[in-house]
Amino acid sequence: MTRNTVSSPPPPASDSIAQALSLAIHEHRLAPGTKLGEGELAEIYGVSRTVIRAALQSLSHTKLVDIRRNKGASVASPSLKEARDVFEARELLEPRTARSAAARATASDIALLERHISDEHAALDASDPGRALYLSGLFHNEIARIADQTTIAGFIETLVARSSLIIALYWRREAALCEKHAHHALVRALADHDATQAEALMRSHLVDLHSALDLRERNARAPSLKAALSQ
Amino acid sequence: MTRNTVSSPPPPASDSIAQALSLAIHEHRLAPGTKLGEGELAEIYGVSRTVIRAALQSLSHTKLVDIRRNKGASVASPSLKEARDVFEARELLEPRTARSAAARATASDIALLERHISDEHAALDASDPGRALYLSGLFHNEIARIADQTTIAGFIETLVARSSLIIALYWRREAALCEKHAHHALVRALADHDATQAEALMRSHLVDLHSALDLRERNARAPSLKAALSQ
DNA sequence: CAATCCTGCATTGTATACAATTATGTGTCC
DNA sequence: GGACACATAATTGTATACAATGCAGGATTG
Repeated sequence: MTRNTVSSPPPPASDSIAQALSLAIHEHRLAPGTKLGEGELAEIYGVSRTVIRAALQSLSHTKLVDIRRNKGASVASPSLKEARDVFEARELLEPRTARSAAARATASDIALLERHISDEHAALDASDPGRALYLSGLFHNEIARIADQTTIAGFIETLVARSSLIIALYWRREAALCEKHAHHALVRALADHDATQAEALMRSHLVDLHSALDLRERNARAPSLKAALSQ
Repeated sequence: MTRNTVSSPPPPASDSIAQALSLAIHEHRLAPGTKLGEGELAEIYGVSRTVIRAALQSLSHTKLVDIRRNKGASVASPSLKEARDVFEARELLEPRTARSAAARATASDIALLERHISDEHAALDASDPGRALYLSGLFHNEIARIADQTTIAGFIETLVARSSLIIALYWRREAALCEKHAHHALVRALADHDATQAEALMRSHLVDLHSALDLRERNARAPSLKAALSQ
């Protein structure tokens, strides 16, 4: 039985708080660079700084939060290079994972994926793009889980989370509804156990996503300004 | 300059302690399943449990240490499935990374890799197989670093570390000097910028390593016994 | 004699207190 | 008026104190 995310009787453990913060970052309620003061968070969640520190350290291990000694924690703000790194990693891992998933997907897996898609569309209709993005990430995580490679699935989970930050920073408005049916087509390939097709679709889906970002070098004249402002 | 592992004037930060423990696990001085009591470690390193807890949590994120609520921390003891997962991940990531590294390796990179190899041989001659294993891991990490994909390099680092635990648990004595010249051949391919060859050599090297492990199912009759004893 | 419950000890989880570092705001000097 | 220096406040890092949980040993009872 999975423990519920935030229960009231026992004060929230550090894991719950980390998850809550992670969700807020996923949904773009916490923007990159936002300062995460320990005392402030301790008051919000009604726990001591000890617990907050554990949660923040946990998030820093997944690169969602940036901790600098004596300077505190803030929501991470991936550089251009980091952004490219993350997407290169995704393009290496996820197509292969989709291939494995196609061989193993069961009917209930497919049903769950379709539910994610419809939830995502519902969130979009409700003008909650943050939540839609989060659900879109869940979709990718779910495929990794289906592939039954726990280690790689864990990697993908952190990559998806970091992608959320990257999208917050580098998304181009011009790039429109990119993945309207990309996920649908992927699910169909998985349902058909068409491994090659699933791999190809995942690859092109990620390439689409990648190209919807503006990862060109900029501010060559004042490279330190942006870094200074972002904190 | 890398900060030394345990310095006296400033009390060792949690990172230093995590690194020291990680090294001890790498070198098989700490066996899988070993209990890591907070008080004991606090006394050893002359710091409070606060710092120890941070170090242990850090190690638990890389799966080197297993923390169970109210039960404390122990050196992780990967299951057969985890072991297979880790090596599947390595076989997916590292060949591609070696390919990238071949395109980028500089003369100083090659020199550093060769130094690692000779250090490794020196450790073997000094009958210090634990250190040799650690240096062998450094070799793999170094290649990932050369490829200049920080994210993937980070993944590989954790995979290499976990491999050390897996080797401690599942190494077959029969499997003899597996990689005597595997690393040498790999370095040569990198020096020649022969990407295809580097990728192939890395792949076969990992397959060799994988097949030198005994990852067959066992104890089908009493599956819980081993788990019970390992803690 | 075996199984069970109870008690005491050891260890971990959390909160608080203190120390160290950084950030801020004010006053002075040029 | 601007820049530097110092004092003060706020925040983080570490240690310690207390609470809660788990473990072990022994007594009790059937």
